[in-house]
Amino acid sequence: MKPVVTIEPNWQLCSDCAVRASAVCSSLDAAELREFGHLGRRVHFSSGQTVFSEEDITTSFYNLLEGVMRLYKLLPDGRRQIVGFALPGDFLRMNISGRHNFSADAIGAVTVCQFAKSPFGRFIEDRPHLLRRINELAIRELSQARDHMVLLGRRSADEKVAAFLLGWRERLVSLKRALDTIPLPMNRQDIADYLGLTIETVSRTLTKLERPGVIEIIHGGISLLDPAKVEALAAA
Amino acid sequence: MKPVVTIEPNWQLCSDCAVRASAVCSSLDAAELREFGHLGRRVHFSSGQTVFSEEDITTSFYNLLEGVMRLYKLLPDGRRQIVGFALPGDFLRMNISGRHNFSADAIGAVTVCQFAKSPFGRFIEDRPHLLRRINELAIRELSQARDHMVLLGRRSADEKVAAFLLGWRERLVSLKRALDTIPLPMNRQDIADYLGLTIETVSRTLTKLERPGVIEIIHGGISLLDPAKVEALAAA
DNA sequence: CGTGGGATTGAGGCTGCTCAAATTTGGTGG
DNA sequence: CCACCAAATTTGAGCAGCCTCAATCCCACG
Repeated sequence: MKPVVTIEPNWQLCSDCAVRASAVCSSLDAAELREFGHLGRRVHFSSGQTVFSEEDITTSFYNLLEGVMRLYKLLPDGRRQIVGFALPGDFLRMNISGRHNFSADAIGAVTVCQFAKSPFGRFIEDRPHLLRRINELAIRELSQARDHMVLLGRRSADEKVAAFLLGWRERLVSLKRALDTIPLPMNRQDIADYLGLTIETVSRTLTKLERPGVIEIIHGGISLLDPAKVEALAAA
Repeated sequence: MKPVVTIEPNWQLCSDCAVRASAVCSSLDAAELREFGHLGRRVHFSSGQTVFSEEDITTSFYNLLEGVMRLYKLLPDGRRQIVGFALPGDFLRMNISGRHNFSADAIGAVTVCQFAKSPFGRFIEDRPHLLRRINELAIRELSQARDHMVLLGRRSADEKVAAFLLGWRERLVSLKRALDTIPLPMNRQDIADYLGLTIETVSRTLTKLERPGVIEIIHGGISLLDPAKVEALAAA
């Protein structure tokens, strides 16, 4: 059930870490980075595994290195809202009470850099530049969260899907990848739970976009044949 | 249009500030507090005034001292999503690009403690305890934001209204006030835009709760006659 | 080549929206 | 104190968008 592979402490790996530039650690100098590296260990998860759960008292911070995760909350009756998708470089922290307030699953294979709570807390405690960096990331997340509230509360199904495609492409692009087609590692149900829709509505909406040739649905992704049209549909 | 009254720097007022214990400044000692007080000035806004706008490049941080504000985003066609209500002690910051990513209006009379960006930034720069405090507040906001996403994306109108009443009461209670009835300073449209509903649906839902005596609608507020029933409806 | 899970398509229904009117509330001035 | 007006709220009727339930399709995989 949990074939988790833990690799040795990765202090020697930090310097050429794939997310070095974008992650929390971007604010560290070489010496600090070495010390910091001792605190984290790389852990792998395979597709569908749960990295942590909402209700757990967790003892770790996570830095996503490779792969995609869905971050979600469940209602008692099973309804699910995906509050975000995590990409490499994203930092997942717990709140004051020592819990994440959401759960996280791997979508496809995932590698994280895991930090134990106490040593991590001690390390950042007196490093204002790191604290500022963490702050910066939190602010950005807050901003995204508020944008998503607008989407969930005030946009139609068509607008939601169009905005999702554009936003997801945007994130992948800023992750340096040149894209001809947009990969969609998450399944339709994930997209539906992210947009506050049902799987059928998502499917229908995509089909509706494909019919006039605005997008093309490919296995594992889509491509924007008419990006301008999609942007118009997203209605800013 | 902007009869804003600015009071002199309030360093002598900080020590007995109403939000001293809950706001950012709770992490400061006496000496720091005096210095900090020099940076802020108290500003008053009257009902309905806009404190800052989404698109403005703003130059200030705000600490809400008295009153209630609605924080919202607008779509180009005028649809509005209220992303939160600010209460005394809440801290409103801009993001890296120097903008708030939402607008803020006063609901009733409001007093804020306003800080200019640069001196504020310099003050917190090397104060890890303050940075940690700010972080803490950001994390809490993020947590609330995610809860609200669940509400917006996955709850029915009845559940939304019930959850709103409980959540609002909770916040007021934790602000020390004993409550017989729950004051609702915001109007129905505000509630609707907060919950992702129309004003008619909010009104109908409240009526539906009042008819069997679950709540009572009073001038400027409501009272929970049967809190257990409301909690059941919220389906937490 | 068969199997099964994900995705798509279809038909019909319900929740919440739209448009419109009635009612209540709050403010203002006589 | 009361009449009157504007604004907010409530109520009603009808409709539409999205959901529900169900069947079918499409691949990937054994």
